[in-house]
Amino acid sequence: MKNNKDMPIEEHSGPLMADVARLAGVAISTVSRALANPGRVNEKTRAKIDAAAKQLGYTPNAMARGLRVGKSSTVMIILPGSLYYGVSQVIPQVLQSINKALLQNGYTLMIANLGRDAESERHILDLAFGGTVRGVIILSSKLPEVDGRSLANAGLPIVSMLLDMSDAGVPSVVTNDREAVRDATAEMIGMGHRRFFYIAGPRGNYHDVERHAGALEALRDAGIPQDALSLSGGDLDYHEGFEIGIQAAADFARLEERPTAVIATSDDMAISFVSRIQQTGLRIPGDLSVVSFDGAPVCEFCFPPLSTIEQPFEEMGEIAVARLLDAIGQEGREWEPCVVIRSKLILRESMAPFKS
Amino acid sequence: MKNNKDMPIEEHSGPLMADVARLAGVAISTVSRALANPGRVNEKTRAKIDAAAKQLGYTPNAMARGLRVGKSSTVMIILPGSLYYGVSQVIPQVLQSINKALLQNGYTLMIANLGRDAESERHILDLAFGGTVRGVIILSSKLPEVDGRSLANAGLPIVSMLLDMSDAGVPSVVTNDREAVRDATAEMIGMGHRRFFYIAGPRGNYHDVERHAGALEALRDAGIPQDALSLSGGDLDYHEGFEIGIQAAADFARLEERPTAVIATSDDMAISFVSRIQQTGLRIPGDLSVVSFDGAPVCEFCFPPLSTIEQPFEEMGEIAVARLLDAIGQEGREWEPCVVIRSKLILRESMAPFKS
DNA sequence: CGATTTTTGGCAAACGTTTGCTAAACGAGC
DNA sequence: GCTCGTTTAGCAAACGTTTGCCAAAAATCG
Repeated sequence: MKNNKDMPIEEHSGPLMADVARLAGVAISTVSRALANPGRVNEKTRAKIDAAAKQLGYTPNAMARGLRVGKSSTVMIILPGSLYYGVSQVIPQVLQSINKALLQNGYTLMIANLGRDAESERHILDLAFGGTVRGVIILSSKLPEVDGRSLANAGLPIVSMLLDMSDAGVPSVVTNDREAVRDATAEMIGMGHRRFFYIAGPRGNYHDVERHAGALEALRDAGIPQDALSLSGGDLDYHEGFEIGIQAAADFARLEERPTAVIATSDDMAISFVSRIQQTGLRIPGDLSVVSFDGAPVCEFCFPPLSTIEQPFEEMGEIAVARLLDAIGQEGREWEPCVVIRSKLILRESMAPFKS
Repeated sequence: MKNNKDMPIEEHSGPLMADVARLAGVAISTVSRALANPGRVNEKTRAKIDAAAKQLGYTPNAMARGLRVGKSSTVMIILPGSLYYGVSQVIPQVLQSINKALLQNGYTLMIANLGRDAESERHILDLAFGGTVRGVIILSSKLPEVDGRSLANAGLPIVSMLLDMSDAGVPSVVTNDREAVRDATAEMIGMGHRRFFYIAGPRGNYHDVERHAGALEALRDAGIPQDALSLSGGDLDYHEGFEIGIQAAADFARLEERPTAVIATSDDMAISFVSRIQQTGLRIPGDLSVVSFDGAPVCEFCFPPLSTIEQPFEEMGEIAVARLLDAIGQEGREWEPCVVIRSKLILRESMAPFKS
């Protein structure tokens, strides 16, 4: 005795729409309409159907639906290689706000991690071209692209977050990295500081380029020569921020003319830098003022409390989602290519007026 | 002139398996077999088919496949309400290791956030019962359950991480919260400390229960009365760790007989506690030793460097995935109900011998 | 009560795969 | 040339929905 021709597996498959129809005593098409289109069916039968569905614990099969309508309702977020930062909760905060906004609109969030390997790129492209996802939020500067297929041609709406990719035609939601650092530097200048030390992220990285430019702009605006800004770092990635700060402290010690103000491109760098610098006997803010980027809450509890530029992760996430859903819904709403949400300098004791 | 009866939408839908078959000059069923079953088709035609697929940029439609075979290849991770912790990178580290392990096995990670609202529960159950996901990793103490449907009955393999839910029949992967705190406390006792201050997480929370019990065990083992352990906290959630630490510092100041050793249930609490305590003039570790839980890297750069119990997030994630995939694959491999991976105490300056 | 509108039922096709089956094509060995 | 074994073609059903269509039923109204 053998199974019927086509026998999938004897899995627990749950009640079907047909079962609901039978129980409610209506046609299967009516059930479908009742569950999807609110209006197309009489209120009374709709209630009957709802009751039947609830009684059976019916849940529509997402794949069957997705296949038929040709759309999924999951959004993919592409995270850069390393999710790990020392102290600032970039990823959790971003995920939290994005997920919340998506949930409210009936979407689900899928995670993809874009490493340097072709395998992870292929995986992402399979998701994009295979109809699994409906839209993409990307936190990486590189669009996945491998043998012919490119995320750009998947026919999916894409929104870039944290990095401005509007030049590449990708709508973006970012913060004002450059201005924020420029203003913070100007603040330092206003406090009398004239020699600066810049602790850099990976060379060529968008954030580092912008923030460095911001610092230089502030000097220029104040008529201070550009070489008043010493540089450290550039070789390590942000997730190695603590190490960058340590190296920066060593670099700093070797300088002849000591700067009096430090601008770090992440809180991690500032924290380890401060720790090492204090061990050499220098005092903050007495000898050296420090400001950094990201706005990690822990900065408040450092010794001394650290000034930092707080990124509006929550708001950026919400706007990125709104923008993506607009694009999915084909709403004609007009967006500027790159939406900028301002960061906010939080002044704490680590920044103080220069005393000669 | 009107569309054909059933006209979905004119979307960019990409090449189909039929297109590949045509280009390769073979039957569609052969293409399907060539792409799935490695062996069932002649090597030469397989190469021809691969070439055709590559040339067209063909990607199989995941939903059609999933519908037909009745299985998806995405795994859902259920995160507790708040993903945000002050300083320890719990979520990113867990996500990173889980995602990596899943990717290597061809699975994709989907995120679900379990809030207190019924809506988020419903959403999760829809994913589980709707065939979208193939397995679940849960970091929350509560299994989603709403009007009749419960995640426990979805017929899906579930693995709990961080919390031991093996009593509820959910296979678990955890660290040894209790022992780790017991050992750290014993270490304090060995250093001569006799009065302790425990900064607690939310009352009744698994981690808090375990860790508190661990501290008490150490006292008992050393013959120290249980009331040598003063308590603070219990009202706020872990994501408000900084606030807990602040309140604890205030509580501490009110004690008559000052403890000399502090055990905090998260690094956040320890950091803000230390910050506030130092403002009152007390010195660490001179007057007070401190140890906390989680192993945030930033602890190394605090003043003084903080002792902390480092959780093996990476390893827990890998094992949780291995275990889940075993369950999915129906592998008969035997697991103990609850796998325990040991945490590691990292001794730093914040812990020092008691000096009267 | 008859005419008109609203709501359902029933049917069937479609979404893009997978898979079992039979028969045909092909190559090799006798 | 014949047989045998391997490989492929071709067909068709199935996965569980959605949706257009038309006719039937029910409700509404004058």
